[in-house]
Amino acid sequence: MRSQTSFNRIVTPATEAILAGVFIGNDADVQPQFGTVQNFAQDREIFSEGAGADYFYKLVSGTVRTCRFLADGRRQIDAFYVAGDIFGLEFGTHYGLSAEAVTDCMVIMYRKIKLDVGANHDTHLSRELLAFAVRGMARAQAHALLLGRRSAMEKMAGFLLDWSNKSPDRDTVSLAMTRQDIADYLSLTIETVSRTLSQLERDHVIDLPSARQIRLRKLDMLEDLAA
Amino acid sequence: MRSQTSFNRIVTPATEAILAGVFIGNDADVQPQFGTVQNFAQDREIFSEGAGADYFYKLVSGTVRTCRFLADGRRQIDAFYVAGDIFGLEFGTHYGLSAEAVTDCMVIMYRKIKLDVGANHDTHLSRELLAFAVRGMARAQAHALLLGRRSAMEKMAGFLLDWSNKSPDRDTVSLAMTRQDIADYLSLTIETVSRTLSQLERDHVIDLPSARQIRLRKLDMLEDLAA
DNA sequence: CGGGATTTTGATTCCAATCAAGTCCGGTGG
DNA sequence: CCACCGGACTTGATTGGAATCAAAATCCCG
Repeated sequence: MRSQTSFNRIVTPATEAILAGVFIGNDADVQPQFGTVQNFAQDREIFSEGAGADYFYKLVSGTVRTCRFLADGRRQIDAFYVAGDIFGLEFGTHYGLSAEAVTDCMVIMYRKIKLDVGANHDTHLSRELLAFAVRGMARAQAHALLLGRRSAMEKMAGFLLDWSNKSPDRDTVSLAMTRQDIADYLSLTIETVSRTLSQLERDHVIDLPSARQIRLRKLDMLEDLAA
Repeated sequence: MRSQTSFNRIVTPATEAILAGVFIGNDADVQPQFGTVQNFAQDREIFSEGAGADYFYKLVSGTVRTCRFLADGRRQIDAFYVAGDIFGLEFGTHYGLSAEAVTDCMVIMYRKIKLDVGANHDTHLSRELLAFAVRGMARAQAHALLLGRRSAMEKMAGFLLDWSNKSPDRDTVSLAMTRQDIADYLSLTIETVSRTLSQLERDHVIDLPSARQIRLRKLDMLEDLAA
């Protein structure tokens, strides 16, 4: 469990107690040592860019996106999170991005501790935090590389392979998000996303039994396309 | 010192000893407790993608880029580092990117310790590491946002503002890197970088006394352009 | 000075965005 | 059960911004 490489479980039950409980005062309506369960309907905002980052979240079920909105309405999606992932753990005082429910979802909300205090007292905790930050850095770096100097086809192929790796079945990908979400993650338009997927289907690299269900027929060819 | 937000000094002299010395065996030709000073000429490779990540580096003087090369020769620059910055500290066993000297530069090279051992024994060290990872995550995330859904002008304005913030004088930026480096960082071509700068000069937003020396005449206008 | 690399400028092309219809699908109500 | 509605998705035509191709100007550095 401890050694797997996905975001899942980087905060173990033991650590959850430390993160959420040890340095917290009294709070009438929460159980600080376990966090608070909350549900969000599709497209509801979980927290918003610029708000005070007093809590972080662990996703129990569903899918979440973190994003930023530019002045003219353009939206950029920084990351998608799935069950088991931690998100919203800021090291500053305010959220740098908004978080929204891609699907109906359930989260556990934890009050944030003072990091410097915590880090002084518990090395296990600081290792969890370090693991979180390191994985976050790797993820953001990979995203930057996916966005830079890459054609629509290369971005799309990379995106499909990412989800393929997260999927229990390497060659079946179920997308929780809309074409618009994919477009905003890859910095493309919905039309280009759609055209690129259609092209892949014409080339027999994938099947599209339904819009959100994708069968990867030729993983090796996708790898080549991802450059 | 401890509270400043730049990358500088995140590894203090005291920590350098811990990072480099404490868990290291004997090594004839280095002074492990202080690291090894090395010089690299312009465009020399410091380490290469895929190589074993046994060392990390602190930049004493000059500028360094970390980058990746795609199969067809395209280059993507992930980050630039300046004096005081730490780079090449991988949490895996191999480097994920190459590092090259943008200018002649001097670095201190430290043998990497086993992180899990170190983290168990020294909370000060783990805080330094955490700070490094957190800043790295913020940097990579900002880069992804700079690359996504942004015009050439917006990217360029954002780039200039980044360097303006690092500069002692907010409205004078000295670029150590070539147009090609800028292009590979912003995912543009040298021609587009050049044209965009010329456009900014025509609009009296900047002056270009020389190619590498940029005077920012209207910071507020640059902020607007960065969107 | 001179010469090569770097940068700028110009002409053209091309990929993805935009504009504009359709089509499909899932849910709802008759 | 099926017709219909509305949102999501696909496809087509055209435009536009950055890439590419090409050449000139400039800057260094010996």
